[in-house]
Amino acid sequence: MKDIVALCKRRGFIFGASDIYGGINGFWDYGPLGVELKNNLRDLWWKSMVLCPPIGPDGEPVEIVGLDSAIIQNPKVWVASGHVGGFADPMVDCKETKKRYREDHIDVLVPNDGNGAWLAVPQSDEDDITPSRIKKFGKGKTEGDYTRKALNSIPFADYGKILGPDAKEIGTLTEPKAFNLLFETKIGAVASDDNIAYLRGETAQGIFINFKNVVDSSRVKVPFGIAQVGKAFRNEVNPRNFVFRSREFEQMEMEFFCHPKDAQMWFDFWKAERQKFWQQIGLSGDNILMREHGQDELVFYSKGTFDIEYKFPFTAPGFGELEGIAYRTDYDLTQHQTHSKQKLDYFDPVTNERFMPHVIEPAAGLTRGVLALLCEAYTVDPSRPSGVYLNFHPSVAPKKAAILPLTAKDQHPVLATKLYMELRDEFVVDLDIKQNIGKRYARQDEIGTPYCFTIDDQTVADGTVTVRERNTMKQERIPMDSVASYLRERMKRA
RNA sequence: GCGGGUGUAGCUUAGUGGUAAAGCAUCAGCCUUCCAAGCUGACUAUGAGGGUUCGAUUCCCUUCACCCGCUCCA
Repeated sequence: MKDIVALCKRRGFIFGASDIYGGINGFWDYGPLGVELKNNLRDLWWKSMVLCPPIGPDGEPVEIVGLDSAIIQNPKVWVASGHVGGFADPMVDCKETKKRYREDHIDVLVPNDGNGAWLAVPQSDEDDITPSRIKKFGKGKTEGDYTRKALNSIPFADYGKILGPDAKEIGTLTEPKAFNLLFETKIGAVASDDNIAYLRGETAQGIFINFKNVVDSSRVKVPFGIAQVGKAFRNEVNPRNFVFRSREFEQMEMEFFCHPKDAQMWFDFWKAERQKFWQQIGLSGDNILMREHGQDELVFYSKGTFDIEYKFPFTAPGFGELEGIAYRTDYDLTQHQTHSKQKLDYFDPVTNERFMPHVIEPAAGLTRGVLALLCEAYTVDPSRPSGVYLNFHPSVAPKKAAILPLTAKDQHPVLATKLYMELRDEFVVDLDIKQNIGKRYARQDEIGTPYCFTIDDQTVADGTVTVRERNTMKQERIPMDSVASYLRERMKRA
């Protein structure tokens, strides 16, 4: 992973933000090649969702429209969505063991006779810690001698009697601290608590609050989707693992609105479609999998969630989330209807039926996708001069090809420039004239350029160029005037 | 947020209480008919702030960033 981070910096994919000021934790800048890679992924997603959506189960193209909502909305949006309040889980620390617990995950066993330690134990005690704690610290008591209470129902004044879940001494738990993961800001030049607003924690809410606008203005009919790509912000307690968990990141989300009776069908449809998407741009084989959330993992309103996960170097042999596909029921629209007091249900003019649409949400991390593409592409190969190359699928590669005159004299640069001028309108291509050919191949390998076209004396004689393929380093000659169609054919998704 | 570790050039590493060294990369030039070759030259560093000291990259403190573990991840 260290090597990938170093390559990203050296070749201009991703830099630590505010580098020259010593950096800032949890933020990253995308360099010249990184922004191309990120834009390519974004554009492919947008095309697969909005411009050319898949064919649905009924054989008709699915209907999806785009949206670009504001990052800052009325703060009530985040109250309705549950991010303000529910998003702020109070935590308690143990001063002795340095462990941290969610307050609402801890129960306390209060002795009925008032004597001895109050035992704090995990609420869902899968490892059967409770009996052993009672045996060790209960001085002969049994579980029946205690009354189980939730930690958050106990006043802080009584914390001195509590023995932490992993502690040996009583009174080591700190007062619960709230963690609000939403970024706060103030609207207007004069700061006061009356004008607090939030940077969005997800792009999805911008879609839900515009559901009615879109229905009323764009002739869409349920089932249909609204898609959005954009920045989101979360005050992560601990940003880690390069861009995987950062405080400012980018999402690609689509909310698909359908009749409740069809929801399961669409859920299955999108699960399959989304997996296909990642496979087509180069994430394949054993590095990607689909994982269903367990009941304990599900948010209370979801009737099912699947994660598409990637085996990142820092999660291996485990996997890390790349995209979540969630059946969110009618929770979000209902919440916004309640809080905004606006009717958000849908009237179907064909069936004369009025209902609240259910939502299937494929929500992908764009910046996580970029990281997965980089990790997938990073290939060590001691047999080549660069020692490493990026095995990008041509459709996501920041540079599609390099035009290289074999030498910097005679007709080589002239013909190379001519070819470059022909291609640059359609493809992102590099023209590199300086230095020996091996160095230039090595450089293109490191940034993942799939093809190099080399002009030599034979080009002058018969108009053919050498194509050098990145992964195999094999070469073949093709006519110079067929280079554009050669590239065009290979840009298609697998 | 807690505990442990790390911080010298773009990268990899030397080194010292007294002028900070090298390889690779990058750039310029020469040379070169296919994989970082060769020759010449150029650029670039002690993360930041403070303290001790005649003098600190070296010792001390603070801070920032990164790495590992814990915690967290709607």
